[in-house]
Amino acid sequence: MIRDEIREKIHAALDELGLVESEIILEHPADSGHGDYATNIALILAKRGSKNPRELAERIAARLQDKRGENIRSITVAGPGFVNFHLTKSFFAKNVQEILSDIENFGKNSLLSGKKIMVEYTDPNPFKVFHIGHLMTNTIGESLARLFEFSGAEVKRANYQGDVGLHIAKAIAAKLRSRAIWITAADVGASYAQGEELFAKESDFVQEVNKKVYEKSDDAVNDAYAEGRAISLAAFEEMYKLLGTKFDFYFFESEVAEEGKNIVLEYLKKGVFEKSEGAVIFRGEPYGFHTRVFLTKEGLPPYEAKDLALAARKFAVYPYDKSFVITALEQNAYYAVVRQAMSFIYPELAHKTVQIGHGMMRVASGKMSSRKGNVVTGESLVHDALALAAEKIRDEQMNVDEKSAISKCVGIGALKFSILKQQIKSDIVYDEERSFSLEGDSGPYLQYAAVRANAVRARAEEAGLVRSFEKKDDIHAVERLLYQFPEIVERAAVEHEPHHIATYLIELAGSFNSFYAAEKIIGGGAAAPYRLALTEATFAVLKNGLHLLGIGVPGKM
RNA sequence: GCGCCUGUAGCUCAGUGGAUAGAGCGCUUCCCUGCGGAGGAAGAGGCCGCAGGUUCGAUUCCUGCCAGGCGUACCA
Repeated sequence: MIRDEIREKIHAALDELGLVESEIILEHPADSGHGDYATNIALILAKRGSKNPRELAERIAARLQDKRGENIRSITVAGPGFVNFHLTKSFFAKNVQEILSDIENFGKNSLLSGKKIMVEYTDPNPFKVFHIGHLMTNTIGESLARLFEFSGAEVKRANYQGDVGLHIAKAIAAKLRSRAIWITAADVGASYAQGEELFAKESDFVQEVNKKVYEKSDDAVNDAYAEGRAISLAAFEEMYKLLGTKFDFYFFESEVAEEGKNIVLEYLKKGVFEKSEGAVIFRGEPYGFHTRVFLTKEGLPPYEAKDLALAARKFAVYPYDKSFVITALEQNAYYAVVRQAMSFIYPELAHKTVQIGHGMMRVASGKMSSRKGNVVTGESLVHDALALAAEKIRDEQMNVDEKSAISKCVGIGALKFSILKQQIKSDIVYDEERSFSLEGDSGPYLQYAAVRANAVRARAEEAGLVRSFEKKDDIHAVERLLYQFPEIVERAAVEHEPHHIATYLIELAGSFNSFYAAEKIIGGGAAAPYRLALTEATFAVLKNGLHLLGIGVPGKM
């Protein structure tokens, strides 16, 4: 990377000047007049040695002059003492060539090479609807998984689904009471909503069913269980397919419940847990957390106990170096306690486990309640997004299948982008009126720019225009962005923040659109062959970037 | 009460201790005889929640306060 090259040169210059080592920060100035890279190293060192920063910057810049090499055009001092680096035309042309020589790998890094990573995400619960929170977790988890892959890791995707627990007892209890017939996932979800009410009035009955589910002791309960589970899981599978996620491992609470209970009982004897008010608890207060129940007074294992067994089971099937668990922020405190307890049972696994919390998706029109009918389900949201995308297609000649495929790609793209364009920890306000944007900062905006670039490439081929890396024009903003892609990917992967990719792609697509509007590519005379190369490189980076967001590029739209 | 998170343009959000704080939506103007207008060019719109502190320099770091969200014992 050019960034590392510049950093090394600065290192060498500092050495020669006998200046103490300090972390060298290189940034891209907002104003390209200030160069392609700038460092504030003189300001920092001047502070430490109480020297004049501007003077120090001049000395460092002077030392750098003979180290410029072929990629750096000029090194100047500006402002309070910044050292600015301007890159050469040939650097940008070489970069375009590099992108096109290995399109699929452009943007990858080796930060995590050789590492085995498991990412658990989505985690919907059978018997409950797939709600917008699951959509959010899925979108974020998938993007993180891809970022880790781009960083060289071997990534396995895991989905942990709650097929036991009180929520199921609620749904089954309600079905038994109302003799509801279950055909679709919505039917099962409706029973769950009724079960919530039932639980408020007759919690004993629901608890009894809960015990039966756990013990598998009642035929009617067993039948309803099998039925509901199958319907829910099949519906979830449809959703994963639509969203473009393929899980390598499915874990179920039913598989880890017994084991979780045993672990807690074993470590109760060893003093990790203690008895309190009939339950088995872990006291988190000494570690700055709170106390949580690991076995209920009925002796049933709640989520806490199951998560302990889950960590071990995950490691048994895939000996990971890092295990990520993607959940909503509201589970941060919960997970902190589980991880603390885990550190006494499986210290090395606790060390390898990282929980990442994300914000919630809220509906602008009021608070959602799983009991009321005003829940926006994942399915309805996806459906709306697809319909919106379909409306926009104006091509009359397009057949139904093509139209459907495109609206899926674009609709899902709009949905995912609206989730990934901001920091994962902040909440998203979903406005049903305005729905998802298909214009401006949006997934379709990126897809459109990519489709357009690709259309130019196809046109050029017809016209017999052959690309070349001989640059005639001045340096364009597009080029100033293209070479930065690997740096952005690295940052997004390290910080676990896909929105860096999203922000970058918006900028890239914007500058390409400006370029496209201002310059003729085909028919651009002597400049045409390089402009074509630049267009192809832009398409490649947009495509790779969108891939990292879990968004596809349609053939046309 | 305590803990975690958040407060930037009318709205939704970017912003790595630095140079004139940026986008999109909405609003006001332009640009389809040119490779795809889901586009482009421009304009208006800011006590960066408030008050201190650290620093040559703070939207960014620290402290306090205000406002909102989430969590805080048998749900997940």
